[in-house]
Amino acid sequence: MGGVKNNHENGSDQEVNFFERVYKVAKCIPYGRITSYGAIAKYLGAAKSARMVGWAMNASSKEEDVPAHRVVNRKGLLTGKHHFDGTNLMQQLLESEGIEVIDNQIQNFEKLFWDPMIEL
DNA sequence: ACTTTGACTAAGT
DNA sequence: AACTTAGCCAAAG
Repeated sequence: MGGVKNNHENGSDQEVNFFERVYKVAKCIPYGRITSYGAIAKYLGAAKSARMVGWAMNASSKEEDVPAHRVVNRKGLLTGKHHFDGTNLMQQLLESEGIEVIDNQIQNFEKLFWDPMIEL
């Protein structure tokens, strides 16, 4: 029985997939903090699937509690800002949380970095 | 069912 | 130091 079903896309069931896990971790990101795709992927046991995390973020557009703006690449660069409604919406949100962003680059990235493997 | 892509990352040139 | 290639894996076309 198992809640896990590997049937061909059920579609009807809730999003019990990679995505939901990513959302869950992303929601755990504290205010004024940020993390990287690889860190989340690694926490999920799929360190090599960092891209999937980003892909999941793309789907998170329909999710309201997923602060995708707090997720950046390992360099602290706002690579996904183009996926937001506004051109610099992502940066605006981060600055709104007290994060300093210059030229799409988060300042004190290491200092503000939030590692789910350590924090969780 | 196959091909292409993509909000990554690490390694190579 | 900057650009290119390669590895990765799941979803969309």
